[in-house]
Amino acid sequence: MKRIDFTNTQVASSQTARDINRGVVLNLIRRRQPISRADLARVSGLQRSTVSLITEQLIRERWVVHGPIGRLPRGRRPTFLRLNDRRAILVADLRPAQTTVGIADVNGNFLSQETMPTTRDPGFTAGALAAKIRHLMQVYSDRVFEGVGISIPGRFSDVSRRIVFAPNLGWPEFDIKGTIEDATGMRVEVENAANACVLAEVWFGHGEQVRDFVVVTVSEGIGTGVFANGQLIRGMNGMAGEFGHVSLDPNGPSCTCGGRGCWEVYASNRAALRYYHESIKSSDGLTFQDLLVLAESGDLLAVKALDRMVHALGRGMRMLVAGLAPEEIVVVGELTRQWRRFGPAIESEVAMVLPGGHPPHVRPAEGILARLRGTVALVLQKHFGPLASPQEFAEKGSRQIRSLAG
Amino acid sequence: MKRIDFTNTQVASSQTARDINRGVVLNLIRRRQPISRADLARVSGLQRSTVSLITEQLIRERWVVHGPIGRLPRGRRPTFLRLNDRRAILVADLRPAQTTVGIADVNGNFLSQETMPTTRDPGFTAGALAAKIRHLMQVYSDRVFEGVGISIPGRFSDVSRRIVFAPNLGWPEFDIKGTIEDATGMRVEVENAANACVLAEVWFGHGEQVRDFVVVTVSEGIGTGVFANGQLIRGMNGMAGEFGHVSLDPNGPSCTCGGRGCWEVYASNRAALRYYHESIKSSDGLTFQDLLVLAESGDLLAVKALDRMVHALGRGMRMLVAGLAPEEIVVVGELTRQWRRFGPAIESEVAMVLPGGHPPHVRPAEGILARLRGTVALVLQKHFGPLASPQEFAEKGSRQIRSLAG
DNA sequence: TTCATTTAGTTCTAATCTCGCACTATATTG
DNA sequence: CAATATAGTGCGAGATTAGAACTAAATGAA
Repeated sequence: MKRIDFTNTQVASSQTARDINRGVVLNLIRRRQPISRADLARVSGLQRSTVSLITEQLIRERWVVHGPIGRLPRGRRPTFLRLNDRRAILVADLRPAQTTVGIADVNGNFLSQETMPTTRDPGFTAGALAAKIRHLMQVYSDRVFEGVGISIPGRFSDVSRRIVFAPNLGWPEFDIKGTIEDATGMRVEVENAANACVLAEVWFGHGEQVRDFVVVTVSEGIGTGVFANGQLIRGMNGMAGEFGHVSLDPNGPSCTCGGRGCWEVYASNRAALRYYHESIKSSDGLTFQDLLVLAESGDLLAVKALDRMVHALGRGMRMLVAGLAPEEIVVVGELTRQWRRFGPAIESEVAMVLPGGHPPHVRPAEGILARLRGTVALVLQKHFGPLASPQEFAEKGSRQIRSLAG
Repeated sequence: MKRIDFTNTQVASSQTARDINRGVVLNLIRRRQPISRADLARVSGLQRSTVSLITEQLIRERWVVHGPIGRLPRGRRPTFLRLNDRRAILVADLRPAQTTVGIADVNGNFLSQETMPTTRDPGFTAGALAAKIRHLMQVYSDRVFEGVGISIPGRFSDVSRRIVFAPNLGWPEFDIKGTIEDATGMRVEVENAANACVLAEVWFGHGEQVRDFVVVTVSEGIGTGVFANGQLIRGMNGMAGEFGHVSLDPNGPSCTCGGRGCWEVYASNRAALRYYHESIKSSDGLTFQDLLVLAESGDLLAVKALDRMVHALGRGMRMLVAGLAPEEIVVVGELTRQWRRFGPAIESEVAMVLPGGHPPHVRPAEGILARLRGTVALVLQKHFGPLASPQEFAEKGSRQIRSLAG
């Protein structure tokens, strides 16, 4: 009979267990380094012998190296393991005004970091970026490069290989991935800035694993990165997360996206400046930075403008809370520098939740660091496997049923 | 040293591969039954020998039975396999006005289905429901019962074991799970109605697997069920999906949830009735059903009221499209009965998407069927494992790296 | 009728992987 | 120096899949 269509559901082979456990052990080493094999066995629940085999493989693969020898009150001393920090990742954070380029090790520590202006010409900017990357590769030629990660204030379509939506960048559709790949010979990964922040939180964040949180980036516009069920939500074409362009008022001011009254029209840095300029009835070349300083120094109109912005920020966050029920909202942006002023205001806005729901914890994060580290994670994630292990299903299967069937 | 904290990341044992492949094969049989072992091997990519072992296990477990013998132009005839439809699931759909109780086989086919009134008294209603279920268990005593699944117009907290948010039901917090479990001796699963519809689509929907879609239920209120990255998004405490209670206008009419200007205040059946009553300046005891009939028969004010409702529906859906980028929006509710009127109107509202984005496909689904089938899936899912297999990580791991490490 | 051909399904062996126990290595303490 | 404790390795058993060989059962041509 005809060849049946090859759905070829992803099945498990005899090596699947190793692939899963390798990822578990590698991520445990990343998280808890330096750590001994014995501790890895205790923490993971795997046998010591199994851990030995897996770590041997990881050392062969050059992801892990031997660290110092430990010291215990009794018994043989443990050999600590840690990640091989000779492997480096080239990273860039593309923003409307300036681009940050850097090089980091697998732990998200930066060896070097510098900035360059972002111009209106995509080709020129990409060329300059590629030159900086090539230079870094020469300076750090003793390292092994894993790839290039770039965060952008917009969306990159893997299908058309183009930046397809970046209203605050003002670029026409452009293939940044191919351009940099051709110029550097490295594999390039491109991701939205808010999504990069999500990855950074998951990979390098402290504390226990949160399965549901949202990152809200506040700058020229508003971006959101959604982490739900222990996964980064990407949506069709990777377009998920544009809550900043949800219209709060169909008759509101027009937005860079072409719509009207979008959330970011009311709650971005740009919005606060607009509020301020409206109140002083002029529009000098103030920056958001200036506005923060004015508010700090007691300018009541500046305070009022920022209050309006925060109020709008909270209103939009209530949308996220109702729809996604996150445990946590992470705020990124210049406004986090005055978190003492904004934090409680946002918290109180978000506290108004549905009966039965719990308000999320709201906390700030440092933007550039998060975005750059996120791109490190972006490049590494295919080698490290999933972090929030999606194998909750194992164990659930046959066992109970077998007893049921007798 | 101190016992290290037992994070005990989920690791893979030697049986994990079997657990995964068992789920794959079982779901392939469910989807494509009747199907031969040989075809299962072709479709899954597993070896015929492996398929034989797994199907043998599934037959032992009584999930699968032999079906008829096939017929081919040449060669030995295949033995078809199919699910054992002697296993039955008891299901209920709790709605503000009435409750539907039924019994279904593992294929989501209903053996029996009846309705009863829903009263304001949770205890009384639950008692009546339990009585109906016990009766069904007697009538179908030749079946094996897998459990009870209940869909509710609200949220059930697994922590407090209570219905914690069901504004359109008007019940105080109530433990429906424990009540029915005690009365029937069966395991009970409770899930939000919109989420149940999501499960029904994923389990029993036709067509290829969509990884991102949203179900919007439109009746007394508006509920949303979010399926993203191939998973049902549940959020903290299972509260995700209350986009119906996102405020579109902070000064709008008050909502049953305690807020103001929620999406459902503008786009639910109730909203359309309010629009109509406002336009005729009276409030007789019209139902939404009546309004549909009036519009059908050419009542311009009824048409106008429904248009306003659909417009608001579209506005809220644009929020979902911007934030989640679904491939598809599935609409459930009485309005689907006049889909020829509403469908194109909704489509055109939703068509206004961000540059770079694609408007989702919008289609109707039958509500009661979807909710009841969703609870069937709810009860079965722990035995059948994940449907959209989250093992994309396998293969990605060691192989390339090994070559890289030399 | 007989036999080549084809397809379905089973059996058997090799390879992979985890588990659990035994064993080795190495430290402290009395 | 012996007892004890802890880290790490070695090895056989059991589970599982892959792949080849084999059996079963059908068709159709010689």
